[in-house]
Amino acid sequence: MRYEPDINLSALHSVAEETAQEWVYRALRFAIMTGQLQPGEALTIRQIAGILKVSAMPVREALKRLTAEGALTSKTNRRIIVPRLVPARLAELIELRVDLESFAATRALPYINEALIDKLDQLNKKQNEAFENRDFHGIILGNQIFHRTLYSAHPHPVTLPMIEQLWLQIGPLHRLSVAKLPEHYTHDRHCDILDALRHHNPFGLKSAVEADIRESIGFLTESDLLTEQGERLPLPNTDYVKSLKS
Amino acid sequence: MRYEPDINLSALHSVAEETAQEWVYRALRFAIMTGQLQPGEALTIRQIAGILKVSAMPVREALKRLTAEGALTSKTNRRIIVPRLVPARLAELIELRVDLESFAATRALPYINEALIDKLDQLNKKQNEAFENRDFHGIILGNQIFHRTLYSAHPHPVTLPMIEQLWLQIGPLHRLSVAKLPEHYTHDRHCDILDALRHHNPFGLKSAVEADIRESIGFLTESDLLTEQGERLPLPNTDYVKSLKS
DNA sequence: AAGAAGTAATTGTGATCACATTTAAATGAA
DNA sequence: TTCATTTAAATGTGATCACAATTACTTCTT
Repeated sequence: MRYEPDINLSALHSVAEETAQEWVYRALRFAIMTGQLQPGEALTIRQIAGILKVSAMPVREALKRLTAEGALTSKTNRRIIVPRLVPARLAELIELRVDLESFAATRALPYINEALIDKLDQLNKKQNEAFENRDFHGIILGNQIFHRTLYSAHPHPVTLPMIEQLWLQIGPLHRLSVAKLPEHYTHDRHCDILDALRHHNPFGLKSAVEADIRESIGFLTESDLLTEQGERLPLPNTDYVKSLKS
Repeated sequence: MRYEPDINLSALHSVAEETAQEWVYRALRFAIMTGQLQPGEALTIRQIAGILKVSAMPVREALKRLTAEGALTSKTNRRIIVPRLVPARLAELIELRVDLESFAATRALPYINEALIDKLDQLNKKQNEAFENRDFHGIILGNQIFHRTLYSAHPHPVTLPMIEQLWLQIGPLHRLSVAKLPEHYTHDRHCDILDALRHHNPFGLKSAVEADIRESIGFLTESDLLTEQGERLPLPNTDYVKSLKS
């Protein structure tokens, strides 16, 4: 029998006034962001259409969009796969994240006020809870919300989408990084970021952001990237996600 | 009668083994890059399909891709237009270009050798010729090739596409900036870049790149951006383009 | 048992049609 | 002429079919 990958696209109910292709896009994007899709895995239009109970048309558009954003790769055979991150590419993605997110944080600093710091503090507490509960998706999403909230203090209509584009491209690795996270998570860099914000310290902010990024994925060794393309790791529980967007 | 915009999508013959949607994509991308499309102008699927003598399908995919790359904007009415650059957005695009291109240039510096400097020198001479001949497209394209060649000294599979994405988003303004260029073009910053490369001077390189970027578009005033949305400026001659890709 | 050759199924691309929504033109009254 | 209302045209989205290219499976040969 033909190999049938068990893609989990549960999650994310459709929203009113949303086109079908937008819904498919959100579902796939979320799956990639949270590391639910295996690197190297091929995504076919009809398969996804079947899972999501839509026709092929919206899936085509969604895949085209995700490919344009670098979240998926179009091979020369015209087949669309989840990209395999070779070590050099991961290294570049990390350097780019450091550069762009330092840029965004520095530009946001003048707009920081007490209320925002409180909000960030609260988000950080939530993420630490997720960490205690071994809630892998909660950790990933909480981290993203924290950074997005920080950078959004300054209106960033171009920069923020670009940063999220980088997150998206690293997404497939999250299954790995999160599994190894407990061994490396020694210091809460988000607290360092909050301290730097409180003291309006641009240099401290920059180095805290950089440390946070590097420690979250930088420890992935070359062998991780190579073996990761073999057998698939077990997926964390995703049921709670279904109640996200009602 | 209904208003019929005179979009010039001439150029860029189809290449063998290229799908129709790729060809449409290249044609539209080139038109945007070189400022042939008016900001605020609506692009309709059937209209472009008619001009390019293809069915609606490849155009749909190409527009979806360009929208995902930020080159076009999808309004809430689902209509796709060439984005209008409000001053704040242009300012952010410039800052991002400075940040990302400094990043790329700095990373490329260790890979610079004599042959590459010669090549860049040659490209710069070509561009100066284009400047003498008032060849607007030649200036724009020459400038892009110069920068792309420099950054490509270091393999940049992620950074370079991101930089080009920024160029694409600034594209619609080139009609303006090029028209005003002669008044502001005082110093050849590309020579400064070459000097910095020859002396392996990272700081000089960074500041030369920054100056080059700011001087090429930074002088556009707020009033330029506002009036630019009104009547359309005359287009430069585009005939020579047809012989680019045979 | 193992590899080569042939066959069947599946894939992305492109084309065309239907439809609800939006936009432009035409018509009306002041 | 000017503005509101009605009518007609055009638009993006989605669905379905056809087709050439690719992929997976089966069969045959050694």
